[in-house]
Amino acid sequence: MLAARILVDGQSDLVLDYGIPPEAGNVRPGCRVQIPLRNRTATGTVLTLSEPDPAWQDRLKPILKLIDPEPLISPVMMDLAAWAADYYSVALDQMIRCLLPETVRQENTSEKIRKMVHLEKQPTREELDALYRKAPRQAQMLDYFSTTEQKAAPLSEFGPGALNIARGLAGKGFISLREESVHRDPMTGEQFAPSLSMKLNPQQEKALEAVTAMCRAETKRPVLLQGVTGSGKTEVYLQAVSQIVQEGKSALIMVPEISLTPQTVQRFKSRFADMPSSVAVLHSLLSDGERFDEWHAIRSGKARIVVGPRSAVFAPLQNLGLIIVDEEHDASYKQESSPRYHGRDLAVLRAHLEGCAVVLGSATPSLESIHNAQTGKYALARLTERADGQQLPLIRILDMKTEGKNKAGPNVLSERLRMSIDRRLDRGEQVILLLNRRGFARSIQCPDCGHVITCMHCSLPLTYHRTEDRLMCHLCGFKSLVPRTCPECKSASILLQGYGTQKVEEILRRTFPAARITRVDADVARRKNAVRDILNQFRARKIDILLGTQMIAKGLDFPGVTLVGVLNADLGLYIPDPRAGERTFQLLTQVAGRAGRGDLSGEVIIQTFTPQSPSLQYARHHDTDGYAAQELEVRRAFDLPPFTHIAVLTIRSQHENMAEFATRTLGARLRGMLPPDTTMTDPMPAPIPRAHGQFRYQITVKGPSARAISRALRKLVQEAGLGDDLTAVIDVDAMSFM
DNA sequence: AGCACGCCGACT
DNA sequence: GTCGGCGTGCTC
Repeated sequence: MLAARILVDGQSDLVLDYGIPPEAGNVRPGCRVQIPLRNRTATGTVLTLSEPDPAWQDRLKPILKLIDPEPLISPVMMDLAAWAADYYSVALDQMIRCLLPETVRQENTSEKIRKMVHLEKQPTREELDALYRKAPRQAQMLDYFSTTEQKAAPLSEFGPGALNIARGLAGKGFISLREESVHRDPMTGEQFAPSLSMKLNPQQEKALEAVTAMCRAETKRPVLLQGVTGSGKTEVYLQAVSQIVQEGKSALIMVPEISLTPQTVQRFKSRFADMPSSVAVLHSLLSDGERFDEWHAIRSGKARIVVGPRSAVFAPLQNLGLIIVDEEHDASYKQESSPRYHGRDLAVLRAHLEGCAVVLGSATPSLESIHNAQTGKYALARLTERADGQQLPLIRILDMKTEGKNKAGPNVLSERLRMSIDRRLDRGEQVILLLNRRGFARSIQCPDCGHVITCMHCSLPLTYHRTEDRLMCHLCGFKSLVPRTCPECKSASILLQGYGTQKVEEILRRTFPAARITRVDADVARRKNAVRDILNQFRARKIDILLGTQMIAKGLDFPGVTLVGVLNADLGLYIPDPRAGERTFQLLTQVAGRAGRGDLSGEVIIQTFTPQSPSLQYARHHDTDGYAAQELEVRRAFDLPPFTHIAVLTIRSQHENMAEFATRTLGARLRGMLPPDTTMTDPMPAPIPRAHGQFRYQITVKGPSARAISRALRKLVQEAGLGDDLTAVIDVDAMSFM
């Protein structure tokens, strides 16, 4: 006798087994059911049908009633959830919570009903005049329809007391009062000017054909669409989606960040202006009502194009024909809290399960995707020309070891960059200054020769740990003393380096007192809409210099910007993360794409202590293939992704000794549990050893099978049965090592 | 002894 | 989340 494992609705995290009586009907995973809970009834979602726990099997209460005869979650999506739960080591119910938002499951949010006034009979001039004498307010309401030429309007338009007026008119047969559900549209009030398909250049044509062919192919492969910035990838997406929609299928478009959804929605709504309600948005900042309406519009098939960030991969689209993952290399696709899934990877899996095509688009694809294209797992389509025929901007690299040697204080702004900024400001052009500041982990760099102390086994920069006064490698556990002098040039001034945006802002204000300078960083971003407002001001040319972190580099174009300065390319380069170089290359290439759009030619200036770094040199030559080739060599040599998978186990506790002890104990047991070819570090403090009042220790595991590592870690944590004061976090395919 | 209140753990 | 059990402490 099978039992149904059910996720009970509500703020609790209950998962309980129930019996399935024959009268309940076809109870399947993904169905919602009514169940008894204690002395009440509750609702829940069926996770699985399985053998019940023997301790409970004689005491199971029966399901009372099946709520939806058709599962609210399709079998394919249940499979996706089960796969993700196993791969990322999270409970299935956590994944289900992602698929079925709370508001949709609980249904205490529901359709919003609005009273509408519909015009039934156009009054004649005489009727209207008569009415104006007898019942002027009724006449006014009726007149509204002749002046606006509308057939219907919400009752609320007519102000207080309108209900009785409308009832009067309804009695005379001029109008009818109806209750209609209104769609709470996250984009209400926005205007969408229709846009027409643009003529594709031969490269775009070929890319579109590759996508269309894959949509029809019997056995499908993901298509990697590698197109330089400004090559018109979006137009290819729009036309591919258009074809899919014409065939009666639906499409999902994923973007890296919520902040990028409005502009993408805008483009799709404009292209599909004849059916604007077919485009829906799904993301975590929607109100409950908006989420409810968008979700049901998508599931019912009213909306067949969905735009959203990583969580949109769970959109309940039916008959899916195409998934597009834009800027597929972007690290934002990896969720940094539980469940720690990768939106792009789940998109590829969903496409496989749905039997539909998937396009991964980027100017600077991830090395994972490039590797997959090289091995034939993915098909490759390329766009090498800019659609506007513009030249790529000139990139200059300044060696900070020699620039501004004889300047006092921290060397933030070189003389040459200062002069360039001055020139641009004189001409009334705009400047973006980028402070490449990722994390707080401290690596050690020599200010005289630029040498960075790296691990001899992994090539990663070593991280300084103050508590032990040692340098450590977070990938293999190697430890070393902090050198007094630079091993390369023997300089004694080797030190920790780093400065923040506020410091830079202060220096800029002193250097350019007449310029309008605005800073955008994590502090500013916490205020709602602050970033959007600042970017709008910048676009309107009310700001001369925009200073910020990577967040201003993404997907935005400002025609007035002719100079982009990167103040400290090294800070993003020498962090203990195997993808640091890749990210820096991607960032610089994206940034270069920002400079000099429109009719002004652009310039990029990069300040660095290590001008010879491949990430900088290949970016300077706009050579993505060259960079990928050399970086893949390094990854292969040091056994790093994409040739291996990395998972991180982090243990947190209020008490440092508990965290350390637990991690040591777990580490000792883990050694015997790992599959062959899999290696692990000794327990060590996390790069940020203390956060939110908790001490953090971690173990990094590396091996050929992510799933095998994940299962071993999960078993380890489950068997250990950690107490209340210890938290274990498993991060499979970790993208951040903080 | 009898009753109010509040915390804590179970809910299949 | 929500309910009820049980312990504490106060009053009759």
